[in-house]
Amino acid sequence: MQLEKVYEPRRFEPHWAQWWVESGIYRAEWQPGKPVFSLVIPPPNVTGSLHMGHMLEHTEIDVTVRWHRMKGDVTLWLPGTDHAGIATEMVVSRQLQAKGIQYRRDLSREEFEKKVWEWKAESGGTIKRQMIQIGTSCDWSRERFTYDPGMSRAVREVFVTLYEKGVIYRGEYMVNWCPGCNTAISDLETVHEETAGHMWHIRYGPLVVATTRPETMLGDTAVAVNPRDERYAGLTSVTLPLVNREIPVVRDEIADPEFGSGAVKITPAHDPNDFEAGKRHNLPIIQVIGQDARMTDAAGKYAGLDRYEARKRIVEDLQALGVLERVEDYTVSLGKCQRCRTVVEPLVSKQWFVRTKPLAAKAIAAVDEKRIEIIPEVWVKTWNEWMHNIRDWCISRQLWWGHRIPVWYCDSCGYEMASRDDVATCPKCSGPLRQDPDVLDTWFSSGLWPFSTLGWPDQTEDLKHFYPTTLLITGFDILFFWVARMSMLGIEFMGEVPFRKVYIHGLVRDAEKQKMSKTKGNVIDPLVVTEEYGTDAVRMALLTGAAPGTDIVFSPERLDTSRAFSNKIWNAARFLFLNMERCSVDPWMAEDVNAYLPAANAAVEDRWIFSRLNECAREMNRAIDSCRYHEAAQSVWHFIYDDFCDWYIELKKMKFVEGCGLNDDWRNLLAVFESALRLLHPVMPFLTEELWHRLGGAEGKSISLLAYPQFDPARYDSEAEREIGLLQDVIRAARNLRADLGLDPKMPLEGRVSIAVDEVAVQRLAGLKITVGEVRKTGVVRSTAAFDLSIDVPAGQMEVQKKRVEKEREQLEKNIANCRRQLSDEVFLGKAPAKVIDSIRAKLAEYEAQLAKLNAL
RNA sequence: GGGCGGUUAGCUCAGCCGGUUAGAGCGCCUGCCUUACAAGCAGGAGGUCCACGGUUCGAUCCCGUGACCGCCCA
Repeated sequence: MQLEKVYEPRRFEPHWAQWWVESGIYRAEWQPGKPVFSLVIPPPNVTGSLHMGHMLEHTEIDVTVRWHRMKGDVTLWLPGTDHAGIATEMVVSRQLQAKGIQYRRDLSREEFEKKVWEWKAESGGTIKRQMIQIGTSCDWSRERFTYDPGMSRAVREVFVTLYEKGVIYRGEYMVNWCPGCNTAISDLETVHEETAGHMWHIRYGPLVVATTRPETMLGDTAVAVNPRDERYAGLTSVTLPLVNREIPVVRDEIADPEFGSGAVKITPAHDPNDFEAGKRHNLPIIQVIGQDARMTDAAGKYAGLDRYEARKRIVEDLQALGVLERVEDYTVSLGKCQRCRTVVEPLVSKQWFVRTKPLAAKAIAAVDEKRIEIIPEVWVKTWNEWMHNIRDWCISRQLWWGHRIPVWYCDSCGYEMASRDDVATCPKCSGPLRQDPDVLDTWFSSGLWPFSTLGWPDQTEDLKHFYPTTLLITGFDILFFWVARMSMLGIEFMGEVPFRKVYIHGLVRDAEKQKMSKTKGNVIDPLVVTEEYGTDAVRMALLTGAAPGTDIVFSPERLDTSRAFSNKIWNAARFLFLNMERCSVDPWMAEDVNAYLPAANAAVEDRWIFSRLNECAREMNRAIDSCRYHEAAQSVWHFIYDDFCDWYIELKKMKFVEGCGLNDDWRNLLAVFESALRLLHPVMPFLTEELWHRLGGAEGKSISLLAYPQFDPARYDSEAEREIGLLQDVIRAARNLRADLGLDPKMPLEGRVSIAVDEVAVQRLAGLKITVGEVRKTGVVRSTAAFDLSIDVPAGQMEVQKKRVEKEREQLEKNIANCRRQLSDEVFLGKAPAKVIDSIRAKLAEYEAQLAKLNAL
């Protein structure tokens, strides 16, 4: 029954991690009449391994999930991963490239897909191992992958249904084209970066236009001026330099008369605004830059040049022509591909889109009406801002890894059909059909995650019991990518929101508050830190900083502190076990520890610690329920460290009687310790499971399946709280006096106290032999409203006492003056609530009593 | 350009509905190896709650303006 001297989590964490999975105890089994808590994991991308952000997310989820399970809810945490189309395709293509393989040139689509599946097995395995190591209590029997057959069925069902409803359409529109990834990407996948560039002013005959992208002039099909701009009245056309093409001058609001010359060039093929203007004026579209970011044949003598090379040449040629009026430095906002950072080229291209406005309206309403609650609430504004301005969602990607678009074309008769099943021959002409080569945006499938994972489109039991999910915990970076899409698609297909609550967590930053990123080299690997400090300590370190709405600064100091806390608990347990041996106490557990209470005549510290335990239970339940994880961490920390270790055990120490056997004192102690472990379990699952078993928890059982301590107002023991509170104050006052006087800690002291206190406790914890009675004015005296304490000290120490008393007097006088000022203020008395006035009166009386005592010395 | 958030102890942050002497952890200072724990124990110092104005009997908290920092969108 001995515990090793040093807390070494490596000795037991792997064991429990493995057992939790193998025992299958976290499989959700629905039972009628029981409350349900269900949550789906934000599926990590199979692009590698988990980082600290995942660990924070998983820790917050796990705390909540373990708490719900212990509360007795039917609890489902559904795990899984995301095929992450473009991201994974990039990872694998880079690996192939390193071996000299250009996948689109050297491999068939099938061969490439096989390679990606191999990679998926590896990355998915790593992710699962990591999750197991950090103690996530999910239901592995329900693990899913966004590209597994069930998901693919759901994807087809959704696509075809929306296609049939006309919500999904195909058309030639301007999209963000990434020449690096060779695919169209959505607006959300492009990031804008301020970059130093130039503004070139070019003369087009009688007017001057300005542009940051002179190479696009080859595709100009008009110049626009503002309809109200009188400078250009009557001008109907100009000649495009270099190309010598006659282009019209159109009147359009796109031209701002205040900006530059008031005239703008219109290139419908290469700018989203120009594209719209082009449609308004029926302008032709001349594409001069291709998907490979090289100039097309339409660019004449510049054909084949890279777009930047072409820019250089065109500027030179314009200069030679004498039509380059001037060049100025200009900051341009460049759209870049989120994945590969290549500058995106706006191109007109035939793609698939989802009409989002009607879907978004329902999602907006769901949040408005609090059918989806977003926490912290500040994110609601951001949500509304984006949702109200939502644009159609480009869902086709020119990739190989992902759900292939379920649309077939007949080249013989031109028939097009969307189908849930693969089709080979045209139903119209029996000619051969060809499937659309493109795949769907990865978010299209993850957007179905809360219901597709539960078996939809089949009406499964799981779907019935676990949808809508109770809570979603995720990061703000995917609020639109994912949360918004899930909301829209969930409402559309299930007729019900996908989750009742969304908690948005912060970002994990390094000790210098920097974002963790691979390029900065400041990433912390969860596996490495959990190995070093123990998973429990890392979890605790993350949670203590996890205040809603703030980022988490993750520093080594924080880890040290958390590990010290783990060690503290470990040693408290070790101490109990040592004394159990000394006292011949066998392991014992209360039948129903949550109902256990010390007897009415039990030692006051027993009644007190159960009262504190009850308060801590109140805090824990409230904090976890409201996603205030930092408060939960702090509250259980304080209970265990301060109340339990520093006071309760210290008070109990002196009462262990050798060979006493299991008596009520021991029962109280063991019961409160077990309850403390239960309170802590969601936060530090490994340590608590280990200690619970050492305490006598049966093999094959788990603390994680036991009932969580609940708050009961009747358990507040005001008498015990008052009594121990006084004892603590007396002990602190004595320690304080001793330190003030600079006395040797071992020097025996005698003193008097005006109220009845536990003399043994004062002796043991303050080294003071105390007698109840009148204080001795010859000693040093400390007075509070509740008691007076005097300590006999050798002569010559009174100077310190005088100084201290003076300081105290000053403070009291200040407080008294302050109270009096308020109480003599008529307006204050007239307007402040009685409660506040009463409390000030009470305070004043207290201060005055204390001052009187001080003055009587 | 539009929007959002932040500014509280040396550091990282709490502080709910406006009302005690504004809190915690780390760090710092002093003293202790007190038979669980030096990854520990006891005690202590440290604050113009960014600035200015307003509302209020009363403002760290609400409102306005400004400064600085960060983020999102175009």
